[in-house]
Amino acid sequence: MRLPRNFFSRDVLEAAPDLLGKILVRRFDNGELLRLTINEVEAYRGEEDLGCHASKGRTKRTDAMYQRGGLLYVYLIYGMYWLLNFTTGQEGAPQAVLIRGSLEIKGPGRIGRALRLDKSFYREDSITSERLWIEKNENLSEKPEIITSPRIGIDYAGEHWAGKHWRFVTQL
DNA sequence: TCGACGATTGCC
DNA sequence: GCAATCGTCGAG
Repeated sequence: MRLPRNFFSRDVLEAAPDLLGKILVRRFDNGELLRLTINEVEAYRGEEDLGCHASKGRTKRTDAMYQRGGLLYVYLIYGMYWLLNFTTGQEGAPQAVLIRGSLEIKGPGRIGRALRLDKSFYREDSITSERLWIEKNENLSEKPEIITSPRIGIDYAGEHWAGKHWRFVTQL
């Protein structure tokens, strides 16, 4: 069952850890399906969060994060990797969950490569998309045990924001 | 228009 | 340890 809008309408600090164990589904042009079990995510929350791209304000790049929950926010990093995020919360409040890893594929850059992401996915609605969405994991009965840590690669955000334990990982 | 830089990865 | 590689953004 595909995750509905209201799953993503919550605050990112609620939705992000809840994505652990869920199934990321990609349908390619040839109809082939790729299913990845999410096991690592990070939360980015508001313009005040100096680790969040929205701390630079609403721009062409960050506009997707200001949309309602459930949309895709993808962006090119280091000129070669497309990173995948899902927006959360309400319209006007910039939030997103970065998909950092799955059981099958480790690393946000490798996830994007496996899913063959590009800019055409920017702002796509995962609730209605024919090519990328998230499903509930029917094989998972209990909530998985979650480990938290500081987010990766945002030391520039300063001690206050880089130190927040907004990275969520599970072993499954 | 120009230059710096990044929520990364893989090879030296 | 560091190069690859390019869209975005702020400075000029």
